[in-house]
Amino acid sequence: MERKKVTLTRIADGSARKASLKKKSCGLMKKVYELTILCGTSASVIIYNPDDKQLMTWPPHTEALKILTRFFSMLEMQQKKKIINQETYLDEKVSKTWEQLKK
Amino acid sequence: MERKKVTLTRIADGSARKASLKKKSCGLMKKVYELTILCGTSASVIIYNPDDKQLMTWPPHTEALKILTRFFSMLEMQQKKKIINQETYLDEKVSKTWEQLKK
DNA sequence: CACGCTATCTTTAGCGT
DNA sequence: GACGCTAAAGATAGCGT
Repeated sequence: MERKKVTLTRIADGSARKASLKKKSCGLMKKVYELTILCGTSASVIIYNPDDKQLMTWPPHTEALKILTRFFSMLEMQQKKKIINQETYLDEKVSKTWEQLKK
Repeated sequence: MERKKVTLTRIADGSARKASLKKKSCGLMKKVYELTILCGTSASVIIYNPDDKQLMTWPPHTEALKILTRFFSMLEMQQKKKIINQETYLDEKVSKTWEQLKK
């Protein structure tokens, strides 16, 4: 038998979970990198694994810090200016996805 | 004709680029969400599109801020303690991917 | 436990509406 | 331009080594 159909629940077996994380992380980083090039955006991902207290970032640490610092203040500003409700189209799209996924 | 084979260069046409970003963003967010559940990790993505000054986050704004705040201080601490060179396995993997991709 | 392979599942480019 | 469809391209679970 090859592959199950994806059951969206935490993988029970510890090492299987870690193996999956490794593969998926790389895939994710690659995807983000490609998005950056193809669509001319600036992007960053952060993944924290509580199992072994491991922190992974894209781009690698130093770069990520620079990008995140900028984004962080932008996010905070948006928060402070209370213009969050004025979310624009794309972001709404994402929120919708989020709502759907919660179900 | 259906699909080209992916040329890793910025999509020239503006609206095609935006359309691509929209689709890919949603896919990315979904993937991150699934990683979160399947591997029991905490994760966040941020994408900034200079074209229309749009900032997208996963999870949506407020949640992302919380996660980022935590991650941010962790990253800073790592930086200050200068233990960055002691990157652990998974992170090295990511760095390797980064190096490969730069080529 | 890490790595490579590949059948299978998932994402998405290109179109039509 | 947003949306839905569908087949090609891409990611990856399960195994073997």
